[in-house]
Amino acid sequence: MKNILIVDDDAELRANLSEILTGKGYRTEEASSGKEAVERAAAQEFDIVLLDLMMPKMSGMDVLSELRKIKPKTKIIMITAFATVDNAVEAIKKGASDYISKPFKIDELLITIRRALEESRFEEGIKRLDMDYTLSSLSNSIRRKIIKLLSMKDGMHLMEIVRELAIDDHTKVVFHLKILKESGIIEQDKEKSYFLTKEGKKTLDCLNILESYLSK
Amino acid sequence: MKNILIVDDDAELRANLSEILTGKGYRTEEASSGKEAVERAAAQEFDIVLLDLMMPKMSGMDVLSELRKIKPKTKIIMITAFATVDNAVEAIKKGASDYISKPFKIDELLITIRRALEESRFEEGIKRLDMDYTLSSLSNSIRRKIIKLLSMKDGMHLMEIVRELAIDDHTKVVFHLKILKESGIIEQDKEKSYFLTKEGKKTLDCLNILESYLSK
DNA sequence: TCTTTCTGTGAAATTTTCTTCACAAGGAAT
DNA sequence: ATTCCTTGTGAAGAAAATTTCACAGAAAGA
Repeated sequence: MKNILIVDDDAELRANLSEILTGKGYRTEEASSGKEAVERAAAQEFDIVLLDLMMPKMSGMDVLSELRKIKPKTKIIMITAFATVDNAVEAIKKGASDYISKPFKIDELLITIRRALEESRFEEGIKRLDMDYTLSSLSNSIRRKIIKLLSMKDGMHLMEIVRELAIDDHTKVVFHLKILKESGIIEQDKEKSYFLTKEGKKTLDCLNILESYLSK
Repeated sequence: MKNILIVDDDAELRANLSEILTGKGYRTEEASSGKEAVERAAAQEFDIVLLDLMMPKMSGMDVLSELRKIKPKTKIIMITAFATVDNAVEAIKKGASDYISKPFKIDELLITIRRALEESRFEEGIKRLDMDYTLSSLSNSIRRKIIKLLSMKDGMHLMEIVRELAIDDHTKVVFHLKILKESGIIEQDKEKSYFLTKEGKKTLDCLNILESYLSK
């Protein structure tokens, strides 16, 4: 049973949505203001928050920021009567999962909700293990350099990498390549050249995210 | 001197933009198709790519994905004649820096470009050092747990943390707290309670990003 | 063929990280 | 005052990560 918080100042719309979603097997709660939404979300776990952008006092955008801060795992779907590209852009940048505009077909909303839940299902479960592998690979700067190198030039040979890194002892590089291979970040083909696996590319993305994020 | 790649199938628009931007002190290049854009971007570093969404053959959205993959640092501004919220949402989700719609005022574009450059200036320079600290802090799972704990409950005392983590030797926790303190992720107030610094909150965000990212 | 380069292994040495333990000052509670 | 809990410090040891070195087979070039 998934918990959905409906945030809108229009009581009728809340009631409608609530009824429909309850009928579809979701558990719903309502909040009529941004402040109330934040309080409820802080007190209780929601899987999804349906958030109206236009509300008196605390704007939906502020609520979005606040919710993201206190509950980063909760998926937020922005809803608005006056959809503008700018608002949509801002909302997604701030971490909303999706953005739909009134009037919406109920099917459209249901699909959007399912999609968001799918996302969180993934994020939730499966692999907390990967985390350890990935982070311990990333914790070494030589390995980070190797990943970057391979992202720029797929299929490098050992000595190419060694020279590029300007490390004199090639076995040192072999050591790190082995670790990267064991964590599934890189692979080798028959010609012995190294390249990033799918996992490796994800890892690279992570690195980039981290870098850009840390310097903001 | 900043390099801008203008990607649009409309030659006249390209020429116009190019002239204006050159006049403003940017160096520009043009590409008339998605394919050409990707090739050029692969061959040369651009700071900004102005990318038309609607193009024959390879759609702007595909080009966006491709560019993000090969040049994650390049900022991409999507431009489109038929702005829709959906497109904007998709573009930003896929990593575009911004999204503007034709017809746009040239000032608007210039501001958008400056904003994007500002972003990359930040991401570029400043701190590659933080990276090492942060990643080595994150590489240990006890420390990750501490960060998560503190994110849920600011201002915990030593023994609170110790009990929450179910670790019997408190000095072990002290050890990790010290490391976190030294890397500037946490601090203590006069009452000895620990809390996340601003840096620490960023680090937490990183962790969340990584987690959600790794399980996709 | 002979030499050189590339790709690696395995063991030992070193460094770094983490854990454990002995101890102690300060405050609160009895 | 005595006892208990909290918050540490510092040294020592254990474990893990990294580096260095000696060596070797396979492939490539001369």
